[in-house]
Amino acid sequence: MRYATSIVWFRRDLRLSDHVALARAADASDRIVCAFVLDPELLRSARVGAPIVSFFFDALAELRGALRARGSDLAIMEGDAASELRDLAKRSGATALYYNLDYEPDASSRDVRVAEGLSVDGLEVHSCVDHTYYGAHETLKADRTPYTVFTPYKRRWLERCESDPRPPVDSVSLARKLVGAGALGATLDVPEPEAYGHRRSGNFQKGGERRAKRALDAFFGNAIDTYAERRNDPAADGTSHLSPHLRAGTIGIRTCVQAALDLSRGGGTAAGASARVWLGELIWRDFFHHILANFPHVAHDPFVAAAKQLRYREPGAEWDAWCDGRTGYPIVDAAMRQLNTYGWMHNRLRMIVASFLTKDLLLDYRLGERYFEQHLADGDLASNNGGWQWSASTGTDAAPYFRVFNPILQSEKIDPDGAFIRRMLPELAKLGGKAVHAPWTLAPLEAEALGFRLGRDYPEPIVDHAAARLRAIAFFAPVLGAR
DNA sequence: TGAAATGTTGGGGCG
DNA sequence: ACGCCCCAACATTTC
Repeated sequence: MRYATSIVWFRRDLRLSDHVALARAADASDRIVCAFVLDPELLRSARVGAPIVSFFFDALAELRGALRARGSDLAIMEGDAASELRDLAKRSGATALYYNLDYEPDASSRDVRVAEGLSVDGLEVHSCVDHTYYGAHETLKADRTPYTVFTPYKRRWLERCESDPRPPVDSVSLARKLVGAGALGATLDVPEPEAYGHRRSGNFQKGGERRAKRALDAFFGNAIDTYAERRNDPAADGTSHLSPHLRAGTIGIRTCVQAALDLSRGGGTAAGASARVWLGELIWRDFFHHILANFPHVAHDPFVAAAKQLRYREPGAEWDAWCDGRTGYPIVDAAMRQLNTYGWMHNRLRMIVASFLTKDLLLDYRLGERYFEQHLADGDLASNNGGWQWSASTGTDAAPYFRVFNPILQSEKIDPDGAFIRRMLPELAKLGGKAVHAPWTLAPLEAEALGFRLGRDYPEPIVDHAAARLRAIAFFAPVLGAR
């Protein structure tokens, strides 16, 4: 099938390189119209926050700039996607629409409405697998049902990668088919986050395709050598910082996977081992998208049906303390301070604060999930929900309910000299030795010498972990125990 | 990608 | 030399 003009509808794929819908549209069409539709309802909803919106608008602005540099433009509209795209199709004479699949339930139902609306007008609609390496319905067990356990899923994924690799697609050179800027009609400016009630901060990671490429190059040029051994050290922070880029689509997953595969074939080197560990994280991402697409109920309910019976405690002062980083457990508070300040949190710390919320405080994991969506630049429904349900022991292949992180031991393990805690919590900077992990253990004489008083300079712990652990096990056992 | 409780082993101090 | 005890170190079980 050939089309004179096709629309490429950008969503969470704000880039020109390694863009499947763009490459396929260009193959089949003489001219390409690039479009984006702002959804004010989503932008004002509790499902996003300032870090994500800022990052996304950075990326949108750069995408527009890149298209303008090629003599074209991005048609930015606002409102209902179905009607806006129908209007654009009429204006531009397009007879086909291309977009990349989005597995979030709200997005899929919107896309169905868009496809129905456009087909009434005679347009052909093509959806492409792009956001994940393999489509969420492509990796199935021998009996054609979806995997629900990560390890066999990963094995199958890696096997498939040998026979059916998906190298990055060439979408940039085909971009010369882009229509001239004049052909698009009216288009909006890229908004500021403030237009939707979000305040931008200089501490947030900035979006855009060039920054994504630089982040990938920096990671593979340096941190990857020690990633396997240092990835759990929040002070060193040897992680890739690509997650917000993968979330907004300022880098393609195939580009990332190929970089990891190329290096992992480097045999027994430290970098090769690191590349394989990092690839495992990308496979976790595919896995959680696969879970969301095949079991969409996880978006609002536990994966494990029995867990619906859990009666979580009501959020109150302890919930507020968790959000603000005032729990009295330094590693938890330092992590939350990092999240609230930078719109990002080290992955290892996410597990610690999630265990604390769901096990020590017995609060609903969905509260934490929502908070992360609002405060993380990479808050992505599939991965975020997967991570929370893993921690809360309600998910597929989740941590067993009796696995309760000890925030002090975790702190001593991942931040042995307290460098991260001291950086994020200056009020504890002067505490020496092990007390930085547990300020209430500081000897009274020493505390006095330092001028440090618990309850004044730093909160007392809001729960006793040993007691909270026993309470958590008793809470979960009747529902999730021996089934 | 947990932590605590309980069990086992073996080296060394000591009478 | 021997048996006993202590306990660190490691392994296994349990939540």
